[in-house]
Amino acid sequence: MPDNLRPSHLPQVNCYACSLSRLCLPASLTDSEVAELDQIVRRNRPLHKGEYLFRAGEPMRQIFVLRSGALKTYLLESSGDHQVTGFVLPGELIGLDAIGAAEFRSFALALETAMVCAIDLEQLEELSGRIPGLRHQLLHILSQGIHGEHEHLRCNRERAEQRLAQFLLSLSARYQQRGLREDQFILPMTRGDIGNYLDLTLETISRLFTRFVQSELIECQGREVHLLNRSELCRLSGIEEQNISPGRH
Amino acid sequence: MPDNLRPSHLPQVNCYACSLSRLCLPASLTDSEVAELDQIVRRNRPLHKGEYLFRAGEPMRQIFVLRSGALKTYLLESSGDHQVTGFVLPGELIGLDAIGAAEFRSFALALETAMVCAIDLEQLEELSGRIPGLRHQLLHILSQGIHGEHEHLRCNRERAEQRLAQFLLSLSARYQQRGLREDQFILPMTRGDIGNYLDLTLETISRLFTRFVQSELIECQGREVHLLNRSELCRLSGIEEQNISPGRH
DNA sequence: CGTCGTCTTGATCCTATTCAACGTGTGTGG
DNA sequence: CCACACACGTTGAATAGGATCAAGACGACG
Repeated sequence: MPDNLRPSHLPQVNCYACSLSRLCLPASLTDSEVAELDQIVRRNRPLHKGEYLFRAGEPMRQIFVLRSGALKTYLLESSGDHQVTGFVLPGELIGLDAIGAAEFRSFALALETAMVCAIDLEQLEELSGRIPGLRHQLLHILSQGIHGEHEHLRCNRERAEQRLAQFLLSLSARYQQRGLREDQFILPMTRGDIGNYLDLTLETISRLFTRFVQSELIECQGREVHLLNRSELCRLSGIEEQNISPGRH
Repeated sequence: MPDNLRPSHLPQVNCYACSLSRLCLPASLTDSEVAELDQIVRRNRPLHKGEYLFRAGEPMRQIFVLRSGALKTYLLESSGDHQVTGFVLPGELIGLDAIGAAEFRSFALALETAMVCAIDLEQLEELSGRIPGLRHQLLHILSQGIHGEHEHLRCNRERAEQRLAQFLLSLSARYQQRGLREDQFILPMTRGDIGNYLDLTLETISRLFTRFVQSELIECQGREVHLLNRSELCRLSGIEEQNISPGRH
């Protein structure tokens, strides 16, 4: 993207100043290493709701990190229907499933206005050769990615009620990790998205929300959710009390 | 493991001579680089059916590659039941979901006698700093791992019939990749394992096998399977004809 | 104000599960 | 060598959980 498409009024933050760095690639780097990493990070114009960060089939030369907003990632089946593979929150890497492939394998779509950092993969590989901490963090994040998919797989084997409970608790944990309220948040995705992600229909999700409200587990109007009874929600989710992992939901 | 537990009659093959190297870490390395890698690879005694390569919770210092035989990997739920996350065939890495974690997160159990290579993770990280091709291959394999889990997730959303068809075709492709017959093989896992992996009950798997035999899609006695009508199996699987990816089943 | 995407709610249906009983095959010990 | 146990597999009948089909309400936005 030419510079003239990069509005100058946007804060040109750097990795050092970024509050998300502990979740991201710089996690364990020294200041001078962060500065080196910062050199290969590009900060693009904001992505608006409904815009694609990338589409399956496009050549893959960069990986991305979400700085603000929210995305969903999904696969497109030959049959034509979507499979939502995840929702991306700030600090999370995007496009990890395409490293080493020539093309993106999935779609990444903005659910709300989103700021994204882009990192040239070739440069990142080179730099990670010189910075052991970066190399380690990259491997760690990829490994976490696999683990997260295992969690997703596990979740989708549970009963519908447990799936949604786990989903809400996991989202809550992720918001908390980012310094946001864990008992009250606004879902960036539709019921349909949640259903697709949890392998349930949107009708089922809707009915579950209704039931959760009736049981006074949550309060909710539209996309705004308040968690009222976290411990009961934990019990319902089937996970041993506390320590719901933020996962990769 | 002390040397006296390593039977001297075992062929001490090396990475250079290994027929699986194209699937494994040495894929794109020069001869001298392979030699360097070979220095940090340990070849342990064979693992017998029912033995664990590792268990969740054990300290994680090495990753493993299967040289022969077959393993299953699974998670243990707090509820006590298993979740089979995959079946490992020769040339595939094991323990990728635990990189950067202190402990293994899953269990790896031999389904039949298995030979395994072990690679110290710290040394591998160090070496991958010096060898760009190794670094790239490691990232690629991890990324493929994520992609494979996406495939698994996708598969488990299909109808029971389609899941099993995809499973069989995927296994077939993986055997072929390894120079084995793709139309005829012996399943290393039980009906229960398949069912668990595909999120179906063993009864359902059994019924499906019966149906597939009656439709003359396959021939099968116990664990021995012949694929009789591959194109119809493809059609049933819902995947556009041909090009069933070996996946990570 | 009307439209479109989103969400809710109800009635019915279907697929895979559950429960149960019975085969089969293999390895072990008497 | 046979009897037994045990893991694995098959088959049937009843059940349930979520999908599907259908209709209508809500809310944001042009």
